[in-house]
Amino acid sequence: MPEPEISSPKRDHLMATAWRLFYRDGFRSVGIDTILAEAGVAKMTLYNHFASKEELIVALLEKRDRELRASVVATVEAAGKSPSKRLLAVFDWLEGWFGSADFNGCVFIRALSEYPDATHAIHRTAWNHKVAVKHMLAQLCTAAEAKNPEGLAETLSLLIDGAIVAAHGTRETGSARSARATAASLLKLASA
Amino acid sequence: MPEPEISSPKRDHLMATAWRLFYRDGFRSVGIDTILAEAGVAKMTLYNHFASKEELIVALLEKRDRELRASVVATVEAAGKSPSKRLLAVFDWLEGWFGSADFNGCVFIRALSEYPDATHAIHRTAWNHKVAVKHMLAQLCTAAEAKNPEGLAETLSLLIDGAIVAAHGTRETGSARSARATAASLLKLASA
DNA sequence: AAGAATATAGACAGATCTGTCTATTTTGTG
DNA sequence: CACAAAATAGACAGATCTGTCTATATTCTT
Repeated sequence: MPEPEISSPKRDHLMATAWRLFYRDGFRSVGIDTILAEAGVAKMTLYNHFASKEELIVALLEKRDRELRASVVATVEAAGKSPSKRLLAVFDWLEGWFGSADFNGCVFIRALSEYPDATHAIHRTAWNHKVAVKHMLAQLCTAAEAKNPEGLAETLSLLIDGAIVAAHGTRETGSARSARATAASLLKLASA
Repeated sequence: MPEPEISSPKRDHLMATAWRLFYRDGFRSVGIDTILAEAGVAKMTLYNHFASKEELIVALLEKRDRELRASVVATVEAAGKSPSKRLLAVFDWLEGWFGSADFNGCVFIRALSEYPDATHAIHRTAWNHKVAVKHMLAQLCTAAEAKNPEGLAETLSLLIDGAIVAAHGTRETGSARSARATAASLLKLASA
C-alpha cells in the first residue's frame, strides 16, 4: 500500500509547497489556489496528479509517515547497540524535532482533529501512522526485553503524543525530556 | 477572566447548537449559516451576542473548560478521601468520557490543531485549559504526597493527552486504562 | 397600554472554495 | 524534425463563507 507513487519534478514541487502551507496553517485553512500560486503551477497540473484535495492530503500524510519513521529509525540506529539506549533515542529524536524552527505540532494529530470523523480517509490515514509508530516502539521494547512489550509500547505512545501536544502548546522542548525520563523509569520497572 | 457572561435563552441555545456541530465536524468545517439554520436563530442575533465566529468559539471553549473541570472535580470528590484514589479517579473519569456516545476527541487539542498559530486567540484559549488541568493534577499530586508533584503532574498530563488522542483514533476506552495503570505505578514510585 | 430592547427574515457584498473545461504552449522522446 | 505527453493561463460553474444592513415583528418591562 505505501507504494511510492510515480515521482515527477512538478509533482514533487507541488507536494513540497502544499506540505509547507498545510503544516503551517492547516488543511482546511489553505486553499488549492493558494498552493498553486505559491508553487507557480497550473491548476490542471495538480488535478492531473491528484484526483482531489483530499487525495493530495492523503499522499502528503503517507509521505510524511515514511519520512518520519525513517528519520526515527536512523536516530535509533545511530544510538548504538544497547536496547535501552536505542529505545530512549526515540525521545531524543522528539526533543530535536520540538526544537526545530518550523515545528508546529504533529500533522497526524492535526489531521485527526481537522477530520474528526473516524470513517474519513484522512482520519484513517493519520491514525495508520500512529499504529505504525506504536508497532516500531513494540519492537524496541521487545529488544529491550521488557516484560510486557506491547503494553509498554502503548504507554510510550501515550507519552509521546502527549509530549507532542504539550510542545505544540508551549513551543518548548521540555515535554520531550519529561517523557524521556518517565520512559526510562518505566523501562527499568519493566526489566526488573 | 472566566466571568460567566450574561446569559440569555437565545444565547445559550445558540451556544449549545454551535457546540454540538463544531464538536462533531470541526470549527472550520461548520459555517455560521449552518449553525443558525440548525438553531433556528437569525444571523443578527448571533452577531449581537458575539463579535465574530472567533469570539463564539472562544466563548465555547471557556464554557467547556469550566464544565469539564467541574465534572472532573465532582468525580474526584466522589472518590472519597484517599489521595491516591482521588488522583486515579481522574482516569476513571477519562474512561467514562471515552465511552460516551458522542465522544469525538478533545475539543482543545482539536482547537490547537485547527488554529496551529500560537498567537491565535483560539489556540491560546485552548492551551489555557491544558494548563488549568495540569494545575489541578499538581494539587492532587501534592495531596498524595508525591515527591515531585509538579513533575508527576506534567507526566500525568502527557499520559492523559496521549490517551485522548488514542481514544479519538481507535474509538476505544483502553487507552484510559493503560494511562491509569501507568499513573498508579508512577504514583507508587513517587511515594516510596 | 406604551416604549424599549431584542429578534426576525432576507437581501447583499465581496471574497473564497473545489473542481472542470478549453485552447495554447512547452517539454521530452524517438 | 516530428509527434506525443505534460503543463500552461484563465475562464467558468456553483457553492459557500463571514459579516453588514435594513425594515419589520416580537417580547419584556414599567
